[in-house]
Amino acid sequence: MTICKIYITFAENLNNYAFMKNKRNRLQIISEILRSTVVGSQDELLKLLIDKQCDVTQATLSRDLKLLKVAKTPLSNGAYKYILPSYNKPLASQGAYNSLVAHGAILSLEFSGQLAVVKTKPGYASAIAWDIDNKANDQVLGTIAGDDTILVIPREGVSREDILSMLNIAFSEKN
Amino acid sequence: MTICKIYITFAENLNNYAFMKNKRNRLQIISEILRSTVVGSQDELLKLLIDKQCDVTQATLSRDLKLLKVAKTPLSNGAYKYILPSYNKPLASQGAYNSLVAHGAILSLEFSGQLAVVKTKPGYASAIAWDIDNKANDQVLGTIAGDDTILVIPREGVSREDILSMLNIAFSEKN
DNA sequence: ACAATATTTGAATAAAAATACATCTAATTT
DNA sequence: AAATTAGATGTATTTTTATTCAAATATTGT
Repeated sequence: MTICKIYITFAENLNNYAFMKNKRNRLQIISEILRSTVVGSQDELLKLLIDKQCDVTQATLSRDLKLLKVAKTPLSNGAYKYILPSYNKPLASQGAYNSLVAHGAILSLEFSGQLAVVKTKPGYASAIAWDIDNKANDQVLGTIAGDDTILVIPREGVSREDILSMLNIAFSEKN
Repeated sequence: MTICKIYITFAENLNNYAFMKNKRNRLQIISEILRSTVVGSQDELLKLLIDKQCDVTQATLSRDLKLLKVAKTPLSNGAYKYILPSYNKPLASQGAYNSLVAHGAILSLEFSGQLAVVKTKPGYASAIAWDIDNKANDQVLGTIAGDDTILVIPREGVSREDILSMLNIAFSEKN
């Protein structure tokens, strides 16, 4: 089995929110917002979504957040923040990661039992492994990188789909 | 990054909950419970605390959880769970690896299936892996070390506790 | 010890989030 | 295409969580 890098492309132009009406796109938008903004309540998020022509109710939002496994966590300043499971890291590393993927540095991803093996272009393994480590702490216990191969050890209970979506290779609504 | 290893020191007499009435001890008990139990609501936690002779109200609990920065996150099974922030994960140190752990070289140990993954400070992995290989031949089939991660493959029939006591690292459940 | 100050707490309440239920819409089957 | 089924959503409501306010408790300074 070889998994290729077809998917990644669609993450690009998420700007044109007006055309996005269905659930999947709404979830994408929510992810985007939560990744870039401190949101402390569903009502707050609701307003942000409506600003983006995305009309929903708090009920739907509650369901969406549950689907996305978004956690609500207290901040040091006394406020609260919703946190996405895999995007609670700085955007910087994420950007770096994305560009690596975009350039085809990741060649393939295969699973064996509970383990995943990522093949990269020669020399890229440690760099990408580092990114995976930092970005996917929730899903991944750890990585071991050679020169062009990374062994990814998922945490218990983390599905293959979780790993895939973590890598932005596929966006899955089912989890 | 500093991992906090405070807990175990006064984890001794956590049995005697009756004598613990003040805030600090309550927070400690809450941490303990959340580390070892799936708790989905404050009322649930409230009952667990009352079971332990720790009488509080939901209001106090809400404040405590905010103080501890405990996040509420959805689980795959549709339920919810309170999660302590990662730096609350206990990492204890005694015995052979004391110095390494004390110096923070070993950052964490977690299991996934039959495998164990040890995280170390960058560069330490091979050194520590070599030690494990040599000292734990009975329990361990082999190790694979990256730069800051060691994959430990236990022999068949070797329990997690065996590995833990081998490493003299106190058991720490993934929250 | 006493007063002054700050912290902790519970009761009541407000605010926020989750869900039951009905309805609508999209997909699938026949 | 009509019927059936599954999925998505809104409204209303319940459940859960955060906070206000006042009282109690602890802490500090004199």
